[in-house]
Amino acid sequence: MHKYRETGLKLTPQRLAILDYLDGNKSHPSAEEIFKAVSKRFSTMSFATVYNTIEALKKKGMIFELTIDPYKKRFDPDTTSHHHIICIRCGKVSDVSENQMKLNMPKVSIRDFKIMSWHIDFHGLCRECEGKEN
Amino acid sequence: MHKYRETGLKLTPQRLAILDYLDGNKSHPSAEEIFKAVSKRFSTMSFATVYNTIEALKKKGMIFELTIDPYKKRFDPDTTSHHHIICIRCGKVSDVSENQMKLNMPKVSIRDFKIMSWHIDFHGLCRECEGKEN
DNA sequence: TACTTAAATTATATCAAATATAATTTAACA
DNA sequence: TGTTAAATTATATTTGATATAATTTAAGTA
Repeated sequence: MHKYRETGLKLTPQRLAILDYLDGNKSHPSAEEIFKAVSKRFSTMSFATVYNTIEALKKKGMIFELTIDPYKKRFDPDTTSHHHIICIRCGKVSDVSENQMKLNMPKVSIRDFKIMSWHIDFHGLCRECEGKEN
Repeated sequence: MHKYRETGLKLTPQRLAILDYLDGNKSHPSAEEIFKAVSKRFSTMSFATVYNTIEALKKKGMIFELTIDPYKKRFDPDTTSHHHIICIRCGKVSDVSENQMKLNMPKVSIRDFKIMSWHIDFHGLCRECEGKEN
């Protein structure tokens, strides 16, 4: 949490609550999920505060915005290199670490593009959904 | 285009215009871009028709919905296996074919997930944007 | 060729996610 | 303790996407 101190951002109780919620969080929450969680502590909590804080953290490189979900943005406080798998039935997003994959950094050379990062989306069925009918 | 005939969908002039716009299209257009293009021919064209047709084509597996752009959905009529690179400055999306990459199908085994497909998003700078200042 | 009908189109309304505005409050620092 | 830039808040607005219901039409059938 004290890495937040070094960012130059103001340490408001609301932001600390958001940081606390995000710290170690593996659920890839949307803005609404963050809002709901933090609203429990701050009844006056505003959506704008969530978006402001997300924006500030994004600029500082402390969270990543995920585009894996077509319905809404999701956020990931784990900024180490990893990938994601989303269940095509329930939408749950889980992490895929690079050492779970027998895969080298793809040696890609693409005309006219300077590659800076890459991310794999896996799609499939989680155990719960695979068990279910239909 | 005649593969469309086999889908059982009604061949309306509006749909044919959308199909014609999408055929061979490598620009990964959004619904709005499709709407704008087709509106030139059909002044009464409705957004709902674009979304209806997109939905019908998605169900038939004739286009893919891309989640690479955080602002909106984009659509890709190229349903062969390939990946994408998006310019972090201008947002342009280009194709990355698998034989441009020295990469095997990742041998991934993920606890509790049955993997059905995967897609790589590359992020970087296109030539035009790399040249520019800032 | 005309008739019938399910499907598609359209204008419009609505929804949901995200962002903008402006007044008020507050953390951080002198 | 006072000052101020930054953050919070309620609210309004924007944007992308979807839903509704009346109208039109493609496509099969008589």
